[in-house]
Amino acid sequence: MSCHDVPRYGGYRRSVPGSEQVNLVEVAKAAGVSKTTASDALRNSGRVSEQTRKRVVAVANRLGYSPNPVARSLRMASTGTIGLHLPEILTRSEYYMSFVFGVVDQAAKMDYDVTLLTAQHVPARRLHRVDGVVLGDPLETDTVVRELLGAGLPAVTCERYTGEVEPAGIVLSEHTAMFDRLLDHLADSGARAIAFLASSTVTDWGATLQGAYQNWCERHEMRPRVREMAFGSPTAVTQDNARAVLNADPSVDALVCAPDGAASAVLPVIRAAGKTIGADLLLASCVDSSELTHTDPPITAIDLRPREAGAACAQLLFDILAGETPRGTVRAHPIGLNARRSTRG
Amino acid sequence: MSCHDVPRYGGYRRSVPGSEQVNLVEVAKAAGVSKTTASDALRNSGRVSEQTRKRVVAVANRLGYSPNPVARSLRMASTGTIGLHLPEILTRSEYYMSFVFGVVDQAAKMDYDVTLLTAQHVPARRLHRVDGVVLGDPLETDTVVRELLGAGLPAVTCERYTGEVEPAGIVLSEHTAMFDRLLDHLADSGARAIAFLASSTVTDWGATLQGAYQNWCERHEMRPRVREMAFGSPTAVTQDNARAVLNADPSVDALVCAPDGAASAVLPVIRAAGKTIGADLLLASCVDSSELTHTDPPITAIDLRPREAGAACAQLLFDILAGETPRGTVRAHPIGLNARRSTRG
DNA sequence: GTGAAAGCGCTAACAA
DNA sequence: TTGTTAGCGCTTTCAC
Repeated sequence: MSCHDVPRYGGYRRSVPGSEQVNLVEVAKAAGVSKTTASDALRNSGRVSEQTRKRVVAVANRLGYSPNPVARSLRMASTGTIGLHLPEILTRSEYYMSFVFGVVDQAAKMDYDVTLLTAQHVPARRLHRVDGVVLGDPLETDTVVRELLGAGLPAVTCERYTGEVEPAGIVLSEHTAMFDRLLDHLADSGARAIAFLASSTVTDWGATLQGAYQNWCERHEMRPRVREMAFGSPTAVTQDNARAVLNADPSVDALVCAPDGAASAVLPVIRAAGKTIGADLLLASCVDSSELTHTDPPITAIDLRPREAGAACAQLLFDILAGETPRGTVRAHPIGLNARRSTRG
Repeated sequence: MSCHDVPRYGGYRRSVPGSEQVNLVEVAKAAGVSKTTASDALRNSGRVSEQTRKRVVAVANRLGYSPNPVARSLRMASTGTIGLHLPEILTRSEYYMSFVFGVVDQAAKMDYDVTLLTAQHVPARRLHRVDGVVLGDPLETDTVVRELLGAGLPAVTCERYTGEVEPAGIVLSEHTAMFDRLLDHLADSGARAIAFLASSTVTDWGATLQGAYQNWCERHEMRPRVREMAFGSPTAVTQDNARAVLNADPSVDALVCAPDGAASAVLPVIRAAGKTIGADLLLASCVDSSELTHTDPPITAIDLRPREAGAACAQLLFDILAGETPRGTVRAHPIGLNARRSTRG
C-alpha cells in the first residue's frame, strides 16, 4: 500500500470563520419537515407537494444552503469527476491546451468536473476522486499512466497505448491517411526529396508517422531522410537537427516537421541556409497551431482538431461508464490538412 | 436553489463488472482486526504494532484494497481538491497553459488535486468538490467568478478583481513597473512615437497597462497613440487595428502589443507597410511566448512568468486555507523583460 | 404526501 | 496496543 498521512486543510466551505455551512438537517428543521422531505423538495424528486417544496426551497435560500457534494458522492457512489492526464513534457503546447478544453467542455455538458492528474509525487501516490480517466498520448514509460490503468480505473486513451493493460476505450486519429495526403500534396507541388524531422517513437503518434513516412517513401521509390528528435527538445536542438538534415543532403527540397513548434523554430535555419520557403524548400508541420498562420510564409500543417479529439475521448469515457458502449471500443477521430503558402510556391 | 437532478454513472471503481472494490471492513475482517486498526495500520498512524501493521498491509495488498477518497473527504471535511477558473476566451494561449501547470504543480506538492472550472452550464450549476479556488484574471462580468466568490469559497485571484466580493487573497504582478521599463527601453533605442495596441480594460491587467502607458506618455511628453482591442479578437481584427495605427500616424516608430499573440500576428502587416522591424519600427509584446523567439527578428516581450504566477496563487490559497496567512493578503509576483532584436536595431 | 431509519466508507473520540 | 461507537451529510428503502 502506498497510503500515507495526508495533511489537509480546512473543510468544505468551513474556512470562513463564523459562517458554518448549513446542512440539510438544519434546513429541514427550519422548514419543519424531515430530512427526507427537504432532500426531495430540493432535488425536485416529484415526491413532495408543490406547497411544501416551495416552502423548503425558500428556507434553503434564506439560510444559504448548498448541498455537500462530497456527501452526495459518497452516497451515490459516483464522484461526478473524471481525471485527465497528459504527458508531462508536452503540456506547453496549444494542441494540448485545446485538447484539455475539449475534454472539459464535453464533461461540463454531462455535468462532470475534470481533474488534472500530473506526474508529481508518484512514489507516495494519493488517490484521485474520479470515476474514470482520459489519457492523452499515453507513454508506455509513464508511471502515472501505468498506475491509473493498473488500478482498474476506466480509461480512454487518445491514440494507442503500447503497455500491458488495455484501456477501456481508444480514440484514434487518422494519422497515416492524413500524413500520406500531406506527402502526396508535397509531391504534387514538385518535391522530389522530402526529409522528415520525426518525433520520438515513444508516442503512438510519433511511431505511426515514422511508419507512414517509410511506407510512403517505399511506395514512391523515394529515399527516406529521417532525423528523429527526443520529446520536448529545446529550440536549439531542433535547429541543429534541421541544419544537419539540410547539410547532409543538399538535394532536399521539402521538409516535414513532426514535433509541435518545430516548423516555426526551423525557419531561421532555413533562412540562414539561403533557401526560400515555398520555392527552394517546401515546409510543413504535423501539428497545426495559430503561430503557423502568422509566419512568413504561412506554413502548411495537419489539423489534429485537438478540441474535438478531447471531446471525443470524454464522450467515449461517459458512454463506457454508462454501460452504453462496451469496453474495448475504438473510435476514429477525423483530422484535416491546412495547405498554406509554404508548400504552394 | 439551483439544485437539480444529476444523472450519474457507475460508482467509484465499480465499473469493472465482477471486481467490486474491497473496502476497509473487508480488509479488517480478512486480517482479523477491527476497522480502526486496519485504518490506522494502513495510514501509519503509529498506533498499531509493527507486526499487525505489516500483516494488515499484506492483506490489503493481496485483496487489492485502495481507500475510497470520497469517504475520506467526507469524514475529514476536506476535499483535497482546489478549483481553477480562467477567462473563457483566453484559454488557448501558452500563458494560461503555463499558469495552469504552475497551479497543478504546486497543488501536487501539497498533495492536492486541481479541478478545471468552466463557464459551462451556468444556469443549472453543479457544486464543485473543492476546498478553494484560484481565479486567473477574473473578469467582473464573469458569472462563474461571481458565483464562486458569492458562495463564500476561499479564492485567490491572479490580478485584481473589480467586482463586489473581495477574494481571500491576491497575487499581483508588477505590470506597471515592467511596462515602464519596456517603454524606457524603447525610448533608449530611439523611439519617439510609441503606439500601443491595447487590451480591453475588462481585465485588471489590460486596465493597468493602459494606465501605465498614459502615465508614461505624460511624464515623457509623448502623445499617446492607443488602439484598444476586444478580448479574444481574431487575427484579422488584430491586423486591421495594427494597420489603422500605422496609417493614422506615419511617424510611429515603435509599436507595443498587449494581447497575447498580437505581436506575431502583426508581422505581416508591418512587412506589407514596407517597414523594417528593429530599424524603422520597433516592436514589442506585453506577453512573452515561445513563438516570439522564432520570428524574424525575435520580438522583445515582457516575461509574465506564468508558471510561477500559478504556483504563487496556489501557495497563497493553501496558506490561507491553513490559516497561516490572513484573508486579504496581497502578494507581489515579480515579472521580467526579454529584450530581443525587434527593439535593438 | 411524508417520516424514520439504514447506510455509503471512512476517521476520531472514548474505552478497555 | 486494540476494539467499540459515533458520526461526516447525504439518498434511499420501507413503512405509515
